[in-house]
Amino acid sequence: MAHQSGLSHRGCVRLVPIFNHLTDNQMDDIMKVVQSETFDKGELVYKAGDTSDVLTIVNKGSLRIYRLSESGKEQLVRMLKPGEFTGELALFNETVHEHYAEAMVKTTVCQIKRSDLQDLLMSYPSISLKVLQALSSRIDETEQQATRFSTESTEQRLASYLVDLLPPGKETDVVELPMNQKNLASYIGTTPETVSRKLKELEDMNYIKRLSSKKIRILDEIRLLFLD
Amino acid sequence: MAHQSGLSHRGCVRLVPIFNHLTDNQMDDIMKVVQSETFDKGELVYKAGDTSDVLTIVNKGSLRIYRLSESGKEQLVRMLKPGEFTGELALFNETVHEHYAEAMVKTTVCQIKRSDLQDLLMSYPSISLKVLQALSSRIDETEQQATRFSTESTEQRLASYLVDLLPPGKETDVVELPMNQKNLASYIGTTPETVSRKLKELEDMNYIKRLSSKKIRILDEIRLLFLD
DNA sequence: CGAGTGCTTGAGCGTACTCAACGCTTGTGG
DNA sequence: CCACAAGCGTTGAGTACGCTCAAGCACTCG
Repeated sequence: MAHQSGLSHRGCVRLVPIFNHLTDNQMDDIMKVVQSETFDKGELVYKAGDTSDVLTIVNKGSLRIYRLSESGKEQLVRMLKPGEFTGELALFNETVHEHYAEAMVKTTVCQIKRSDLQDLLMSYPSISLKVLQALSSRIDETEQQATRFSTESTEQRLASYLVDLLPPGKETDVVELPMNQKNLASYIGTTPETVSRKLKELEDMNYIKRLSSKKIRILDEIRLLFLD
Repeated sequence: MAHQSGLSHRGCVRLVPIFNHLTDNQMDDIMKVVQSETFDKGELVYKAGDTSDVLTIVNKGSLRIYRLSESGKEQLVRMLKPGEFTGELALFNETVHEHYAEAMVKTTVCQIKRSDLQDLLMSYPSISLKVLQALSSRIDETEQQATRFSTESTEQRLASYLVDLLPPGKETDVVELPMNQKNLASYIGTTPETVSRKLKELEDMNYIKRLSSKKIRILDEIRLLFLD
């Protein structure tokens, strides 16, 4: 089972965008209410129906967040890397959430309880602004995702996903898939078979070049965004 | 064009969930920075690429928020009724947004400028908490929408949508479609033809009964949620 | 009354899913 | 060291869901 520790992971909290602007004194306040915990691969940090009321920040490792639809099929919502957080729905919504969070590898997280976080937000309004920014970015991404589901072909969604993996600076045209094809299929709303077939098609059309199972070179970013 | 007015629409702001807990004195501060504006049917309150940096609250009428995908197809994101707001992406995100907001009928809105709102949030942290709550609910809804797109059939999405229209209290089993079938199709990610056909199928199976073009009686809520 | 809009119904077709088998890699135990 | 199982990715065949295009019908409004 998950191993709990009272250690203060100052470094962990420091690298979270919503806290990185604070002074040392303010950080001290926060570290008082942070709990660190470690989960083994495959363990669930929380699951649908939990009354979990903590904000969970990934320190080391990665979490896989997914939902189940009414009919029981799962969809990967996102993968969390160090510095990213989850649990805001349980924090601000009284309703039962439908999220599952599973450790992909051995993962260490920092957690802050609902009541403690609300105290922090009331004391330091600037944190709220940071959280608001993070949440509105998430809305934007999620809406874009929904729009792609509803208006784009599977092939186009896969192509757009690959382009999104390119870093903004464009120092390279090689992307690395952060998950296997089963999870990728779940994320873009298709099946592993179709992912395999479409990757092959994109390669046949010389839009991409597969370097290894996870590494892909983007050959024609523009045409990937506007497949015909 | 839009008609601008300096009138204080206290009632408008009062009914917004994020402000309804404030004292009269606090409300006075807010009313100082609120601008009222009216748009005729079909006018755009803002469009993709705008540097608009205002929070827009619907006072009277309704707004249709939609996005365009990379390939140019539009998807209805949501309809705004009085008391609901939009523009948070432009407020907290520096990036260009891809939203369009169109008045469905003659519509009056209240607007607050980015800088003014940020001052308010810093002065009254409790408002931030309300906004955080509203945004996290929106994330939940949008994620659910995305999950349905990626895992459910068109028929199931339509059925789930109808059930969602039922009020929580369940005092009635008659729902009223808040939009025409063209917009409904755009919202659930299909075509008007398919909406028409699927509604007919659901009626043939005795899951629903169409009372008029917009009014529908839900006959079997459970089976609508779990179509086979 | 005609024009415009929204909804319905039909026919044909293509995309992507399901089911199934096979190859490849990796890790485990005999 | 090899055998085998397990997981992942690939490929094939068949099918069906939902889209496109097109025409017809109902209702509203000027």
